[in-house]
Amino acid sequence: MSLSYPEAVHAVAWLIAPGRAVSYGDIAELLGAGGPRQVGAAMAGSGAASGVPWWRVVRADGSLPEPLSGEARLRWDDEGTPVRGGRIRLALARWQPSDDDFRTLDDLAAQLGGGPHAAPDPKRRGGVLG
DNA sequence: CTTTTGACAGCGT
DNA sequence: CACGCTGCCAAAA
Repeated sequence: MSLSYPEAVHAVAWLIAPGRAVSYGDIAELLGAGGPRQVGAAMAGSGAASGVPWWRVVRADGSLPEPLSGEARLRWDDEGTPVRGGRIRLALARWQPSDDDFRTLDDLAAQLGGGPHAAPDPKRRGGVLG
């Protein structure tokens, strides 16, 4: 069973420790697939569902869109996340995956179209050997 | 197949 | 430090 991109992104969000945060781009990089936009799109899908800690996934500058910034501040304050001027100080709050977390991240990446059964890529845009 | 859109990122002003 | 513009990636129309 291959994991959908949004599911993988949500899974990563769950790994982030309270009081910490990562940028959209970071997740894309850790996941080794897609980009910031895809992560954002995935998060938008999760929304209030599943109780995904969306406030721990912010922009590269440590901020969030208007509609979310309000509630996000409450969460950050509650978790003691380093905040300044309404945005997280990623320099201090950047989540650092443990060795164990890396295993999970690796697994998630593997399940993204690279699993044992390797689902047929719908588009295969120039891989290592286009 | 081209155009538009989106919880983005980087860089110059 | 706040804005504005351009670049990227994938999905939807």
